[in-house]
Amino acid sequence: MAEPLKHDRSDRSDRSDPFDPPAPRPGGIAARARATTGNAYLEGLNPEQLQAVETLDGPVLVLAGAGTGKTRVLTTRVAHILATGRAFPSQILSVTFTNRAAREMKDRVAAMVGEAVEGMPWLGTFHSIGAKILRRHAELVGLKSNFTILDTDDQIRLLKQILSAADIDDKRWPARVLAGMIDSWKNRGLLPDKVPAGEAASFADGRGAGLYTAYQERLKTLNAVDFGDLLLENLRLFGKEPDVLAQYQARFRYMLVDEYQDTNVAQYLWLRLLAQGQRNLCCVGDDDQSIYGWRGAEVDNILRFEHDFRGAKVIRLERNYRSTGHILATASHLIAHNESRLGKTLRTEAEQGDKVSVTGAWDSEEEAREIGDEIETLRRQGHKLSQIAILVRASFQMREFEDRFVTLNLPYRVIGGPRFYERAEIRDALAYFRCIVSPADDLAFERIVNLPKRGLGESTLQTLHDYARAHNAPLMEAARVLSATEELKPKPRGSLRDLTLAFERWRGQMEAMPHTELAEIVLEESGYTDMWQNERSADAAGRLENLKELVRSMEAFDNLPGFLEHISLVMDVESGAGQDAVNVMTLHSAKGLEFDTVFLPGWEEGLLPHQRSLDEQGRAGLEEERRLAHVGLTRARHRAKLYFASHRRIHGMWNSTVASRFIDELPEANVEVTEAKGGWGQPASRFERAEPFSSTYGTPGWQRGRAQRDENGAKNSTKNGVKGFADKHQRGFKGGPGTIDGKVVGRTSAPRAAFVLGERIFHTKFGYGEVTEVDGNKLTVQFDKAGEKRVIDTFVDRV
DNA sequence: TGATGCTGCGTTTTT
DNA sequence: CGCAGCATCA
Repeated sequence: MAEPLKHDRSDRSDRSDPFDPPAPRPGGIAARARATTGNAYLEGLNPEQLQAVETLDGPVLVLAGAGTGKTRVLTTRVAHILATGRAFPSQILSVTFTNRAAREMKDRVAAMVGEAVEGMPWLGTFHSIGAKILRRHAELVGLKSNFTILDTDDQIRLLKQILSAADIDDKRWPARVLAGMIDSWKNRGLLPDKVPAGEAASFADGRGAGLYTAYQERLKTLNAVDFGDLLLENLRLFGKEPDVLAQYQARFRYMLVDEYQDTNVAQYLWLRLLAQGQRNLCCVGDDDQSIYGWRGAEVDNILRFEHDFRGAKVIRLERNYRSTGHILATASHLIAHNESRLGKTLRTEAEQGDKVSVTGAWDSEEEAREIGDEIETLRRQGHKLSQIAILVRASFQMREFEDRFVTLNLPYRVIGGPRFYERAEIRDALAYFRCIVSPADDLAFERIVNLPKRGLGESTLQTLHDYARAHNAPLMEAARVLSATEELKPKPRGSLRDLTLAFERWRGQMEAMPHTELAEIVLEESGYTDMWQNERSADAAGRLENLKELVRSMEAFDNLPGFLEHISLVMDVESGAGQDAVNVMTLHSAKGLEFDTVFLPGWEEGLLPHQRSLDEQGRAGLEEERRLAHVGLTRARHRAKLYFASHRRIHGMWNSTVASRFIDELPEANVEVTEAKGGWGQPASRFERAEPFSSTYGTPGWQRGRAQRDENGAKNSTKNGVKGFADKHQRGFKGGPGTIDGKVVGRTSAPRAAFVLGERIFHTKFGYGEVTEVDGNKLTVQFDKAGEKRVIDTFVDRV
């Protein structure tokens, strides 16, 4: 994944924005810090930060708002512990969620205390540390220390096998759904026997828990774990082996946790067990940035910290060093609408800067055009594109921007797309390597046994499975034995023999040659690279390139097993030459990043807040969406620009949309409502600059929109779903050529007479045309100018 | 065994 | 609308 971005308040000296003065550094305090301790690394910390660094004994919760220097606190705290000799590097447990965060922390600690971090073996992600502990004690939980870590793909394939073995219709009860349930159980620290009866019953007529059990058993036979197990098995280990637990409790004199608001129950339990030893647990987080509730994060963990860890000290970091005044005030005012929060008041000493802008566009295309234009202007003024980001709620929004940027010839990069390791060719190659390192890795074997095609089909594989089951042997072994018998037809038999011999040969070469060389040989001799070379599809070349990249990335490791361990936990490869390009990503992937200019399109009801969140999570969902909006705003250093469109194409059809309620929740004093320059002429009267809010929100269109929104919101009605999106009362909003500004075309709720074929109509976006097909409320229209389009009948008028 | 057609679905994503 | 995943057919 490309990762040219800076986080938090990392080095600011290379900031590119020529118009911005350097951000203020907290001054004065440094002197005090020096006087107190004489430690250079404490210089420049503000009093709260200093307190967070120096409060070493007992549980500490650092509530660190966006841009308040939390990473700095965390790294300085480590440096402080080391510098004051309170612990050796190997006695500090420091956990993060992502590899990116772990890497950053490692780098920054290293920069502060020199190379001592080489010796910080317990700095890493929850999963990598869980894996490390588990490998040391694997036998105690029924594994061997070289267990394989399955990813989601393997997990699903395994569950499919289990479902079919249990004779359950994969159609009615999809494996991915079961995988999701098992994940959520594991997230909550639930072993199969602890799963609440109701939940277990909700899958396959009550067989959910049984399937979970079967899955766990199968994992043990395969000597494999999934991601959830890395923690769950730790919990099981600590539960049944108090000695082992005590050993780690004694070891970890200091524990640090980043992004505590994202921890799930299993992680919480894990931390709590380990912290019971020394009780020196420091959790850093921000409840206002909790945006992963849907994947098991428990905001409660942070909300209840003081209760769970008695005597905990809570320190608030509220001085923001990132954003200008208007941006910070806007974000704070918005998030203040949430009820479930600990409450912080962010402040800054930075200048007010530009107001946050809110721009209404006619439709999502105009929105993209407008943003494209503004970016070009910024570029002309000398701003770096890499300091500009477009943050969207859902990835389908990205497409319009990509289209636009391609026509403008504006370099952009999409962050967080399909990831390197998820590509089929990478997973195939890894499966080959896994088969070499772990001959018993059945999942890997199955993946590549007939790839490239070797004439080994369903029936051959079935024979292998039968033998394997009967002799309790891995598939590889079954293949070796059976290829020496008359059991199989000559052709598959020959292929299998060749394959097993090849694997034995490669395994033999493992010691003799560098693993990168072996990797190349394997991909070559197996016919795998040939397979892609012979394929003349458009992306074959890219896949071959990816394979080379994979081999190249192996150079950083000592051997094949080491590489595989890394890849199963990290699975991302540094790439992206870091050229100057606009960053396009989702709000979720923007967490932890910052940019000079942030564009936030799509602030519409149903999209942000997302309808689905509202339907499924009610008020909690709304609050999480609001936090998402807050995260978006707080990514901006100097310019935050919000947009909403009145029409958006969703699933190929144009829907009328209403501005997000979050726009109503912004403080007038810090926001400026502007008008899109595009040609569709939002009537100026509605977007008066002088009195933006009164005039904007006073129009009939707005009021109806709001009325309808309230109606929908009050009930959290599921039935409305995306239909709430298609606002039939928005007709006064249209502003295409030939309409009268601001004129409201009244409409009753009575169904209108159906359109008939051949009828002439007018559409606010596409102009005049003729109906060629009617399908309920959907019309196919041959437009005079725009060609054939499918539209909704409420957007067209008879002429 | 491979290609083609149909159905269903459509938010966010790490490890 | 566009795609992914599956089923069916040649």
